[in-house]
Amino acid sequence: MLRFTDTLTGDKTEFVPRNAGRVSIYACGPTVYDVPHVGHARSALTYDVLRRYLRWRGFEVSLVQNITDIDDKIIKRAAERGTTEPDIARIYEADYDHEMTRLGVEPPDHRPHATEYVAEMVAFVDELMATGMAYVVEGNGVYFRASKLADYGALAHRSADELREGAGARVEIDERKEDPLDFVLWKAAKPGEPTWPSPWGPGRPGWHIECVAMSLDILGESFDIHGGGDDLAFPHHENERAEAVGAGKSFARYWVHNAMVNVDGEKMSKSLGNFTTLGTLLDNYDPRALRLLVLQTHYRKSMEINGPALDQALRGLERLDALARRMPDVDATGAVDAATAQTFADDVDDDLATPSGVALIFETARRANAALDSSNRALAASLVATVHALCGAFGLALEAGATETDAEIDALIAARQAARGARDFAEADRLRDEITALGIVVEDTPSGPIWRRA
RNA sequence: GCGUCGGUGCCCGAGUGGCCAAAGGGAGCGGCCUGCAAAGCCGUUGCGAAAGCUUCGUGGGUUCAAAUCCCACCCGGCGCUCCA
Repeated sequence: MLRFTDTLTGDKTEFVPRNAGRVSIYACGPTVYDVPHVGHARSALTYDVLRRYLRWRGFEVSLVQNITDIDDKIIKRAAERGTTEPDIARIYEADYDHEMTRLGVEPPDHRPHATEYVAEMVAFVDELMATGMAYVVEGNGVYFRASKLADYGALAHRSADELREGAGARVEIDERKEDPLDFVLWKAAKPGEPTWPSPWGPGRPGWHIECVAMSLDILGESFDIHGGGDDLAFPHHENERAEAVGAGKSFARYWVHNAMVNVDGEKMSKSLGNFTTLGTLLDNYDPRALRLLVLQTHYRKSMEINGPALDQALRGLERLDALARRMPDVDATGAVDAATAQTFADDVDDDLATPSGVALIFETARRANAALDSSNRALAASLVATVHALCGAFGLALEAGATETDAEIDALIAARQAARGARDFAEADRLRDEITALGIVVEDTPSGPIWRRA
Protein backbone atom coordinates (compact mmCIF):
# COMPACT_ATOMS: atom_id res chain seq x y z
CA MET A 1 0.00 0.00 0.00
CA LEU A 2 1.43 3.33 -1.05
CA ARG A 3 1.62 5.90 1.68
CA PHE A 4 2.99 9.41 1.91
CA THR A 5 3.44 11.88 4.70
CA ASP A 6 1.08 14.68 3.79
CA THR A 7 2.26 18.04 5.09
CA LEU A 8 -1.31 19.28 5.27
CA THR A 9 -2.51 16.64 7.70
CA GLY A 10 0.90 15.91 9.18
CA ASP A 11 0.11 12.21 8.95
CA LYS A 12 1.32 9.37 6.84
CA THR A 13 -1.72 8.49 4.78
CA GLU A 14 -2.60 6.00 2.10
CA PHE A 15 -2.08 7.36 -1.36
CA VAL A 16 -5.05 6.97 -3.66
CA PRO A 17 -4.61 8.75 -6.98
CA ARG A 18 -7.32 10.87 -8.52
CA ASN A 19 -7.51 8.49 -11.44
CA ALA A 20 -6.67 4.85 -10.89
CA GLY A 21 -3.29 3.99 -12.32
CA ARG A 22 -2.32 7.58 -13.07
CA VAL A 23 -0.42 10.02 -10.90
CA SER A 24 -0.12 13.73 -11.51
CA ILE A 25 2.70 15.60 -9.78
CA TYR A 26 3.56 19.25 -9.64
CA ALA A 27 7.07 19.85 -8.31
CA CYS A 28 8.20 23.38 -7.64
CA GLY A 29 11.08 24.24 -9.89
CA PRO A 30 13.77 26.87 -9.58
CA THR A 31 13.68 30.59 -9.89
CA VAL A 32 16.39 31.04 -12.46
CA TYR A 33 18.52 33.87 -11.21
CA ASP A 34 21.68 32.01 -10.25
CA VAL A 35 23.48 28.69 -10.67
CA PRO A 36 21.90 25.66 -9.02
CA HIS A 37 23.48 24.38 -5.83
CA VAL A 38 23.46 21.02 -4.10
CA GLY A 39 20.17 21.74 -2.34
CA HIS A 40 18.40 22.08 -5.66
CA ALA A 41 19.88 18.76 -6.64
CA ARG A 42 18.38 17.03 -3.64
CA SER A 43 14.96 18.37 -4.44
CA ALA A 44 15.19 17.50 -8.10
CA LEU A 45 16.45 14.01 -7.31
CA THR A 46 13.66 13.45 -4.81
CA TYR A 47 10.94 14.06 -7.37
CA ASP A 48 12.85 12.31 -10.12
CA VAL A 49 13.05 9.25 -7.90
CA LEU A 50 9.40 9.55 -6.87
CA ARG A 51 8.34 9.68 -10.49
CA ARG A 52 10.55 6.82 -11.63
CA TYR A 53 9.54 4.68 -8.69
CA LEU A 54 5.84 5.22 -9.31
CA ARG A 55 6.37 4.39 -12.95
CA TRP A 56 8.21 1.23 -11.97
CA ARG A 57 5.20 0.39 -9.79
CA GLY A 58 3.06 0.54 -12.88
CA PHE A 59 1.58 4.02 -12.68
CA GLU A 60 1.43 6.38 -15.56
CA VAL A 61 3.05 9.51 -14.19
CA SER A 62 2.70 13.06 -15.34
CA LEU A 63 5.26 15.42 -13.84
CA VAL A 64 5.10 19.17 -14.17
CA GLN A 65 7.96 21.35 -13.03
CA ASN A 66 7.82 25.06 -13.52
CA ILE A 67 10.51 27.57 -14.27
CA THR A 68 9.93 30.86 -12.52
CA ASP A 69 11.50 33.28 -14.94
CA ILE A 70 10.24 36.57 -13.57
CA ASP A 71 10.59 37.76 -9.99
CA ASP A 72 12.43 40.27 -7.79
CA LYS A 73 15.70 38.38 -7.76
CA ILE A 74 15.84 38.09 -11.51
CA ILE A 75 15.13 41.79 -11.85
CA LYS A 76 17.84 42.60 -9.34
CA ARG A 77 20.35 40.35 -11.03
CA ALA A 78 19.61 41.80 -14.44
CA ALA A 79 20.18 45.28 -13.09
CA GLU A 80 23.48 44.23 -11.53
CA ARG A 81 24.65 42.73 -14.76
CA GLY A 82 23.36 45.51 -16.95
CA THR A 83 21.31 43.06 -18.96
CA THR A 84 17.69 42.05 -19.35
CA GLU A 85 15.54 39.74 -17.27
CA PRO A 86 14.92 37.32 -20.13
CA ASP A 87 18.68 37.07 -20.61
CA ILE A 88 19.27 36.21 -16.97
CA ALA A 89 16.48 33.66 -17.01
CA ARG A 90 17.72 32.08 -20.22
CA ILE A 91 21.29 31.78 -18.97
CA TYR A 92 20.39 30.16 -15.67
CA GLU A 93 17.69 27.94 -17.05
CA ALA A 94 20.22 26.55 -19.51
CA ASP A 95 22.62 26.04 -16.63
CA TYR A 96 19.96 24.26 -14.58
CA ASP A 97 19.12 22.04 -17.54
CA HIS A 98 22.71 21.17 -18.09
CA GLU A 99 23.27 20.12 -14.49
CA MET A 100 20.02 18.14 -14.36
CA THR A 101 21.11 16.24 -17.43
CA ARG A 102 24.42 15.42 -15.81
CA LEU A 103 22.57 14.32 -12.68
CA GLY A 104 20.47 11.95 -14.72
CA VAL A 105 17.25 13.76 -13.85
CA GLU A 106 14.72 13.20 -16.58
CA PRO A 107 13.11 16.29 -18.03
CA PRO A 108 9.58 16.76 -16.69
CA ASP A 109 6.64 16.04 -18.95
CA HIS A 110 5.78 19.72 -18.90
CA ARG A 111 7.96 22.64 -18.04
CA PRO A 112 5.86 25.78 -18.11
CA HIS A 113 7.40 29.22 -17.69
CA ALA A 114 5.79 31.89 -15.56
CA THR A 115 6.07 34.46 -18.33
CA GLU A 116 3.98 32.21 -20.61
CA TYR A 117 1.12 32.22 -18.14
CA VAL A 118 0.65 35.87 -17.30
CA ALA A 119 -2.74 36.08 -19.00
CA GLU A 120 -4.00 33.10 -16.99
CA MET A 121 -2.68 34.65 -13.81
CA VAL A 122 -4.43 37.91 -14.52
CA ALA A 123 -7.65 36.01 -15.08
CA PHE A 124 -7.11 34.21 -11.82
CA VAL A 125 -6.58 37.40 -9.85
CA ASP A 126 -9.67 38.79 -11.53
CA GLU A 127 -11.70 35.87 -10.19
CA LEU A 128 -10.39 36.52 -6.70
CA MET A 129 -11.30 40.19 -7.03
CA ALA A 130 -14.78 39.30 -8.17
CA THR A 131 -15.47 37.20 -5.09
CA GLY A 132 -13.97 39.67 -2.64
CA MET A 133 -11.00 37.49 -1.87
CA ALA A 134 -8.67 40.19 -3.09
CA TYR A 135 -8.38 43.97 -2.95
CA VAL A 136 -6.42 46.71 -4.62
CA VAL A 137 -3.97 48.95 -2.82
CA GLU A 138 -3.62 51.92 -5.09
CA GLY A 139 -0.12 52.16 -6.50
CA ASN A 140 0.96 48.84 -5.00
CA GLY A 141 -1.07 46.14 -6.58
CA VAL A 142 -3.59 43.50 -5.66
CA TYR A 143 -3.54 41.64 -2.35
CA PHE A 144 -5.09 38.39 -1.20
CA ARG A 145 -7.42 38.81 1.75
CA ALA A 146 -6.18 36.00 3.99
CA SER A 147 -8.85 36.59 6.62
CA LYS A 148 -11.47 35.42 4.12
CA LEU A 149 -10.00 31.97 3.99
CA ALA A 150 -11.08 29.91 6.99
CA ASP A 151 -8.05 27.70 7.23
CA TYR A 152 -5.25 30.00 6.13
CA GLY A 153 -2.17 28.56 7.85
CA ALA A 154 -3.21 24.94 7.45
CA LEU A 155 0.05 23.92 5.79
CA ALA A 156 2.05 25.70 8.48
CA HIS A 157 -0.13 24.10 11.16
CA ARG A 158 -0.89 27.47 12.62
CA SER A 159 -4.11 29.35 13.12
CA ALA A 160 -4.41 32.73 11.49
CA ASP A 161 -4.12 34.37 14.90
CA GLU A 162 -0.95 32.50 15.71
CA LEU A 163 0.47 33.55 12.40
CA ARG A 164 -0.40 37.17 13.12
CA GLU A 165 1.50 36.97 16.39
CA GLY A 166 4.57 35.68 14.66
CA ALA A 167 4.30 37.99 11.68
CA GLY A 168 7.18 40.35 11.37
CA ALA A 169 9.51 38.06 13.32
CA ARG A 170 11.91 38.04 10.43
CA VAL A 171 10.59 40.27 7.69
CA GLU A 172 9.04 43.67 8.03
CA ILE A 173 5.32 43.94 7.56
CA ASP A 174 4.02 46.02 4.73
CA GLU A 175 1.77 48.54 6.50
CA ARG A 176 -0.40 49.16 3.47
CA LYS A 177 -2.02 45.74 3.80
CA GLU A 178 -5.32 45.29 5.60
CA ASP A 179 -3.90 42.37 7.54
CA PRO A 180 -0.32 41.25 8.11
CA LEU A 181 -1.22 37.89 6.59
CA ASP A 182 -2.37 39.33 3.31
CA PHE A 183 0.01 38.82 0.44
CA VAL A 184 0.49 40.32 -2.96
CA LEU A 185 -1.09 38.71 -6.01
CA TRP A 186 -0.19 41.34 -8.56
CA LYS A 187 2.56 43.88 -8.20
CA ALA A 188 2.11 47.33 -9.69
CA ALA A 189 4.84 48.35 -12.09
CA LYS A 190 7.85 50.22 -10.88
CA PRO A 191 10.06 52.19 -13.25
CA GLY A 192 12.40 50.05 -15.26
CA GLU A 193 10.78 46.73 -14.42
CA PRO A 194 9.25 44.38 -16.91
CA THR A 195 5.46 44.68 -16.91
CA TRP A 196 2.34 43.13 -18.35
CA PRO A 197 -1.02 44.83 -18.76
CA SER A 198 -3.83 44.10 -16.32
CA PRO A 199 -7.17 45.55 -15.19
CA TRP A 200 -5.25 47.09 -12.26
CA GLY A 201 -2.66 48.72 -14.41
CA PRO A 202 0.68 47.48 -15.68
CA GLY A 203 2.49 45.15 -13.33
CA ARG A 204 3.80 41.67 -12.79
CA PRO A 205 2.84 38.50 -10.96
CA GLY A 206 2.96 38.26 -7.17
CA TRP A 207 3.17 35.36 -4.78
CA HIS A 208 3.77 32.34 -6.96
CA ILE A 209 0.40 32.57 -8.51
CA GLU A 210 2.08 31.15 -11.59
CA CYS A 211 2.24 27.78 -9.86
CA VAL A 212 -1.50 27.81 -9.32
CA ALA A 213 -2.28 28.89 -12.85
CA MET A 214 0.06 26.38 -14.41
CA SER A 215 -0.69 23.38 -12.22
CA LEU A 216 -4.44 23.74 -12.63
CA ASP A 217 -4.14 24.36 -16.34
CA ILE A 218 -1.91 21.41 -17.08
CA LEU A 219 -2.91 18.87 -14.44
CA GLY A 220 -6.42 20.04 -13.63
CA GLU A 221 -8.18 20.40 -10.29
CA SER A 222 -7.46 17.89 -7.54
CA PHE A 223 -4.16 16.85 -9.03
CA ASP A 224 -2.38 14.31 -6.91
CA ILE A 225 0.89 15.53 -5.46
CA HIS A 226 2.36 18.94 -4.95
CA GLY A 227 6.01 18.77 -3.96
CA GLY A 228 8.93 20.99 -3.16
CA GLY A 229 11.54 21.80 -0.56
CA ASP A 230 10.15 22.10 2.96
CA ASP A 231 11.28 25.71 3.12
CA LEU A 232 8.50 26.34 0.62
CA ALA A 233 5.68 24.96 2.74
CA PHE A 234 5.09 28.36 4.22
CA PRO A 235 4.46 30.89 2.87
CA HIS A 236 5.03 29.84 -0.73
CA HIS A 237 2.75 26.80 -0.79
CA GLU A 238 0.38 28.16 1.82
CA ASN A 239 -0.27 31.08 -0.48
CA GLU A 240 -0.66 28.91 -3.53
CA ARG A 241 -3.21 26.89 -1.69
CA ALA A 242 -4.98 30.01 -0.49
CA GLU A 243 -5.17 31.34 -4.04
CA ALA A 244 -6.62 28.15 -5.42
CA VAL A 245 -9.02 27.42 -2.59
CA GLY A 246 -10.00 31.07 -2.45
CA ALA A 247 -11.05 30.83 -6.07
CA GLY A 248 -13.12 27.76 -5.29
CA LYS A 249 -10.76 25.27 -6.89
CA SER A 250 -9.72 21.93 -5.50
CA PHE A 251 -5.99 21.99 -5.30
CA ALA A 252 -3.35 19.37 -4.53
CA ARG A 253 -4.58 16.19 -2.84
CA TYR A 254 -1.23 15.42 -1.16
CA TRP A 255 1.54 17.78 -0.14
CA VAL A 256 5.03 16.32 -0.09
CA HIS A 257 8.06 18.22 1.11
CA ASN A 258 11.68 17.19 1.07
CA ALA A 259 14.09 18.28 3.80
CA MET A 260 17.05 20.56 3.38
CA VAL A 261 20.70 19.95 2.71
CA ASN A 262 22.79 21.23 5.60
CA VAL A 263 26.38 22.35 5.76
CA ASP A 264 27.93 21.79 9.16
CA GLY A 265 24.45 21.68 10.63
CA GLU A 266 23.07 24.73 8.88
CA LYS A 267 20.86 24.98 5.85
CA MET A 268 22.73 25.41 2.62
CA SER A 269 21.61 28.68 1.16
CA LYS A 270 22.66 31.54 -0.97
CA SER A 271 22.29 34.06 1.81
CA LEU A 272 24.64 32.18 4.14
CA GLY A 273 27.15 31.81 1.34
CA ASN A 274 27.77 28.21 2.37
CA PHE A 275 26.61 26.54 -0.80
CA THR A 276 28.41 24.20 -3.09
CA THR A 277 27.34 24.73 -6.64
CA LEU A 278 26.04 21.65 -8.30
CA GLY A 279 28.39 22.18 -11.22
CA THR A 280 31.47 22.06 -9.00
CA LEU A 281 30.26 18.92 -7.29
CA LEU A 282 29.48 17.15 -10.53
CA ASP A 283 32.88 18.12 -11.93
CA ASN A 284 34.47 16.21 -9.08
CA TYR A 285 32.17 13.27 -8.40
CA ASP A 286 30.29 10.65 -10.30
CA PRO A 287 26.74 12.08 -10.40
CA ARG A 288 25.47 8.66 -9.43
CA ALA A 289 27.29 8.94 -6.10
CA LEU A 290 25.20 11.99 -5.27
CA ARG A 291 22.04 10.14 -6.28
CA LEU A 292 22.96 7.16 -4.14
CA LEU A 293 23.79 9.39 -1.19
CA VAL A 294 20.42 11.10 -1.49
CA LEU A 295 18.68 7.73 -1.77
CA GLN A 296 20.39 6.49 1.39
CA THR A 297 18.76 9.20 3.46
CA HIS A 298 15.01 9.47 3.78
CA TYR A 299 13.71 12.47 1.84
CA ARG A 300 12.14 14.03 4.93
CA LYS A 301 15.34 14.11 6.93
CA SER A 302 17.89 16.88 6.63
CA MET A 303 21.28 15.68 5.54
CA GLU A 304 24.85 16.75 4.99
CA ILE A 305 26.31 16.48 1.52
CA ASN A 306 30.07 16.85 1.64
CA GLY A 307 33.26 15.20 0.43
CA PRO A 308 33.47 12.40 2.99
CA ALA A 309 29.80 11.51 2.55
CA LEU A 310 30.18 11.43 -1.23
CA ASP A 311 33.30 9.30 -0.94
CA GLN A 312 31.38 6.77 1.13
CA ALA A 313 28.58 6.67 -1.39
CA LEU A 314 31.07 6.30 -4.19
CA ARG A 315 32.56 3.24 -2.55
CA GLY A 316 29.13 1.66 -2.32
CA LEU A 317 28.46 2.50 -5.93
CA GLU A 318 31.70 0.82 -6.91
CA ARG A 319 30.49 -2.37 -5.26
CA LEU A 320 27.39 -2.35 -7.42
CA ASP A 321 29.34 -1.55 -10.57
CA ALA A 322 31.75 -4.36 -9.75
CA LEU A 323 28.84 -6.78 -9.62
CA ALA A 324 27.56 -5.53 -12.97
CA ARG A 325 31.05 -6.10 -14.35
CA ARG A 326 31.00 -9.71 -13.22
CA MET A 327 27.99 -10.38 -15.44
CA PRO A 328 28.20 -7.78 -18.19
CA ASP A 329 25.70 -9.61 -20.37
CA VAL A 330 22.92 -9.31 -17.77
CA ASP A 331 20.88 -6.14 -17.41
CA ALA A 332 17.50 -5.00 -16.14
CA THR A 333 15.70 -6.80 -18.96
CA GLY A 334 16.61 -10.16 -17.45
CA ALA A 335 14.17 -12.17 -15.35
CA VAL A 336 14.02 -10.52 -11.94
CA ASP A 337 13.61 -12.32 -8.66
CA ALA A 338 9.92 -11.79 -7.92
CA ALA A 339 10.15 -12.16 -4.16
CA THR A 340 12.89 -9.55 -3.91
CA ALA A 341 11.03 -7.14 -6.13
CA GLN A 342 7.94 -7.59 -3.98
CA THR A 343 9.84 -6.91 -0.78
CA PHE A 344 11.36 -3.86 -2.40
CA ALA A 345 7.94 -2.51 -3.36
CA ASP A 346 6.51 -3.22 0.08
CA ASP A 347 9.38 -1.34 1.71
CA VAL A 348 9.57 1.64 -0.59
CA ASP A 349 5.80 2.07 -0.78
CA ASP A 350 5.97 3.29 2.80
CA ASP A 351 6.55 7.00 2.29
CA LEU A 352 9.17 6.51 -0.40
CA ALA A 353 11.49 4.66 1.96
CA THR A 354 14.43 4.66 -0.40
CA PRO A 355 16.98 3.83 2.34
CA SER A 356 15.24 0.48 2.87
CA GLY A 357 15.19 -0.06 -0.88
CA VAL A 358 18.90 0.66 -1.13
CA ALA A 359 19.59 -1.73 1.75
CA LEU A 360 17.74 -4.45 -0.14
CA ILE A 361 19.68 -3.70 -3.31
CA PHE A 362 22.98 -4.19 -1.49
CA GLU A 363 21.67 -7.31 0.18
CA THR A 364 20.70 -8.68 -3.22
CA ALA A 365 24.08 -7.74 -4.66
CA ARG A 366 25.74 -9.67 -1.87
CA ARG A 367 23.61 -12.71 -2.63
CA ALA A 368 24.43 -12.40 -6.32
CA ASN A 369 28.15 -12.31 -5.60
CA ALA A 370 27.83 -15.31 -3.35
CA ALA A 371 25.96 -17.19 -6.06
CA LEU A 372 28.69 -16.36 -8.55
CA ASP A 373 31.36 -17.48 -6.10
CA SER A 374 29.63 -20.84 -5.87
CA SER A 375 29.14 -21.00 -9.64
CA ASN A 376 25.37 -20.85 -9.46
CA ARG A 377 25.06 -18.77 -12.61
CA ALA A 378 21.33 -19.13 -13.07
CA LEU A 379 20.59 -17.74 -9.63
CA ALA A 380 23.26 -15.10 -10.05
CA ALA A 381 21.83 -13.95 -13.37
CA SER A 382 18.41 -13.52 -11.81
CA LEU A 383 19.80 -11.61 -8.86
CA VAL A 384 21.99 -9.39 -11.01
CA ALA A 385 19.00 -8.59 -13.22
CA THR A 386 17.10 -7.74 -10.05
CA VAL A 387 19.82 -5.40 -8.86
CA HIS A 388 19.76 -3.64 -12.23
CA ALA A 389 15.99 -3.39 -12.17
CA LEU A 390 15.75 -2.05 -8.63
CA CYS A 391 18.54 0.44 -9.24
CA GLY A 392 16.67 1.44 -12.36
CA ALA A 393 13.53 2.11 -10.33
CA PHE A 394 15.59 4.76 -8.53
CA GLY A 395 17.22 6.08 -11.68
CA LEU A 396 20.57 4.57 -10.88
CA ALA A 397 22.30 3.05 -13.90
CA LEU A 398 25.10 0.60 -13.18
CA GLU A 399 28.15 0.52 -15.39
CA ALA A 400 29.25 -2.90 -16.49
CA GLY A 401 32.52 -1.36 -17.51
CA ALA A 402 34.83 -0.81 -20.36
CA THR A 403 33.67 -1.97 -23.68
CA GLU A 404 36.37 0.31 -25.02
CA THR A 405 39.57 -1.16 -26.33
CA ASP A 406 42.98 0.40 -26.17
CA ALA A 407 45.89 -1.11 -28.03
CA GLU A 408 48.50 0.10 -25.56
CA ILE A 409 46.65 -1.25 -22.54
CA ASP A 410 45.77 -4.49 -24.25
CA ALA A 411 49.42 -5.00 -25.15
CA LEU A 412 50.53 -4.39 -21.58
CA ILE A 413 47.94 -6.77 -20.24
CA ALA A 414 48.92 -9.42 -22.76
CA ALA A 415 52.57 -9.01 -21.78
CA ARG A 416 51.65 -9.31 -18.12
CA GLN A 417 49.68 -12.48 -18.83
CA ALA A 418 52.66 -13.93 -20.65
CA ALA A 419 54.93 -13.13 -17.70
CA ARG A 420 52.43 -14.69 -15.32
CA GLY A 421 52.26 -17.76 -17.50
CA ALA A 422 56.02 -18.01 -17.28
CA ARG A 423 55.73 -17.51 -13.52
CA ASP A 424 57.88 -14.40 -13.82
CA PHE A 425 55.91 -12.57 -11.18
CA ALA A 426 58.43 -9.80 -10.73
CA GLU A 427 57.92 -8.84 -14.37
CA ALA A 428 54.15 -9.30 -14.06
CA ASP A 429 54.01 -6.96 -11.10
CA ARG A 430 56.22 -4.43 -12.86
CA LEU A 431 53.82 -4.45 -15.81
CA ARG A 432 50.87 -4.07 -13.48
CA ASP A 433 52.55 -1.03 -11.92
CA GLU A 434 52.97 0.37 -15.39
CA ILE A 435 49.30 -0.20 -16.13
CA THR A 436 48.29 1.32 -12.79
CA ALA A 437 50.33 4.39 -13.62
CA LEU A 438 48.08 4.85 -16.65
CA GLY A 439 45.09 5.05 -14.30
CA ILE A 440 43.91 1.54 -15.10
CA VAL A 441 42.86 -1.16 -12.64
CA VAL A 442 43.43 -4.73 -13.70
CA GLU A 443 41.44 -7.52 -12.12
CA ASP A 444 42.24 -11.16 -12.69
CA THR A 445 39.16 -13.30 -12.98
CA PRO A 446 38.63 -16.99 -13.71
CA SER A 447 37.94 -16.03 -17.31
CA GLY A 448 41.01 -13.85 -17.66
CA PRO A 449 41.96 -10.31 -16.74
CA ILE A 450 39.56 -7.40 -17.12
CA TRP A 451 40.40 -3.74 -16.77
CA ARG A 452 38.73 -0.45 -16.14
CA ARG A 453 39.65 3.11 -15.56
CA ALA A 454 40.11 3.90 -11.88
C1' G B 1 8.42 33.06 21.55
C1' C B 2 5.15 29.89 18.39
C1' G B 3 4.82 25.75 14.74
C1' U B 4 7.26 21.55 12.79
C1' C B 5 10.96 17.72 12.19
C1' G B 6 14.84 15.40 14.51
C1' G B 7 18.94 13.65 18.45
C1' U B 8 20.56 5.71 17.09
C1' G B 9 26.53 1.76 17.42
C1' C B 10 33.84 4.10 15.17
C1' C B 11 31.34 7.34 10.87
C1' C B 12 26.91 7.85 7.59
C1' G B 13 22.10 6.08 8.19
C1' A B 14 17.39 2.67 8.62
C1' G B 15 14.12 1.21 12.33
C1' U B 16 7.82 4.10 15.51
C1' G B 17 5.36 -1.69 21.09
C1' G B 18 7.78 -7.94 21.19
C1' C B 19 10.96 -11.28 15.47
C1' C B 20 16.24 -5.38 18.07
C1' A B 21 22.47 -5.48 20.65
C1' A B 22 19.37 -2.60 16.32
C1' A B 23 18.83 -3.09 8.34
C1' G B 24 22.16 -1.24 4.77
C1' G B 25 26.62 1.53 3.39
C1' G B 26 31.60 3.21 4.91
C1' A B 27 35.85 2.17 7.98
C1' G B 28 38.76 -1.45 11.08
C1' C B 29 40.14 -6.52 12.40
C1' G B 30 40.39 -12.07 11.42
C1' G B 31 39.64 -15.91 7.76
C1' C B 32 38.80 -17.98 2.62
C1' C B 33 40.15 -17.15 -2.51
C1' U B 34 44.88 -15.21 -5.32
C1' G B 35 51.82 -16.24 -7.29
C1' C B 36 50.83 -11.36 -4.83
C1' A B 37 46.89 -8.14 -5.54
C1' A B 38 42.05 -6.32 -6.96
C1' A B 39 37.13 -7.88 -6.77
C1' G B 40 34.20 -11.17 -3.91
C1' C B 41 32.53 -14.29 0.13
C1' C B 42 32.37 -15.71 5.53
C1' G B 43 33.06 -14.02 10.52
C1' U B 44 33.86 -9.91 13.75
C1' U B 45 33.81 -4.41 15.86
C1' G B 46 29.10 -2.40 24.04
C1' C B 47 30.77 -5.97 28.50
C1' G B 48 31.18 -11.24 29.22
C1' A B 49 33.93 -17.86 27.95
C1' A B 50 28.73 -18.53 28.59
C1' A B 51 24.13 -17.82 31.01
C1' G B 52 23.46 -13.11 31.13
C1' C B 53 24.23 -7.84 31.78
C1' U B 54 24.30 -2.76 30.03
C1' U B 55 22.87 0.32 25.29
C1' C B 56 19.40 4.09 20.82
C1' G B 57 20.04 12.96 23.85
C1' U B 58 18.81 13.41 29.74
C1' G B 59 15.38 12.37 33.78
C1' G B 60 10.79 10.34 35.04
C1' G B 61 6.29 7.36 33.66
C1' U B 62 2.82 3.66 31.06
C1' U B 63 3.23 -1.68 29.75
C1' C B 64 4.06 -8.63 30.87
C1' A B 65 7.32 -6.08 27.08
C1' A B 66 9.91 0.57 24.85
C1' A B 67 15.02 2.92 20.39
C1' U B 68 9.72 2.73 19.42
C1' C B 69 4.04 5.30 23.63
C1' C B 70 3.33 9.56 27.53
C1' C B 71 5.43 13.87 30.50
C1' A B 72 9.38 17.23 31.55
C1' C B 73 14.06 18.97 30.27
C1' C B 74 18.61 19.76 27.18
C1' C B 75 20.51 20.23 22.15
C1' G B 76 19.99 20.88 16.75
C1' G B 77 17.51 21.68 11.68
C1' C B 78 13.59 24.19 9.08
C1' G B 79 9.54 27.87 8.97
C1' C B 80 7.19 32.43 10.90
C1' U B 81 5.72 36.65 3.93
C1' C B 82 9.22 36.19 -2.68
C1' C B 83 15.09 30.43 -0.38
C1' A B 84 14.80 23.57 -3.22
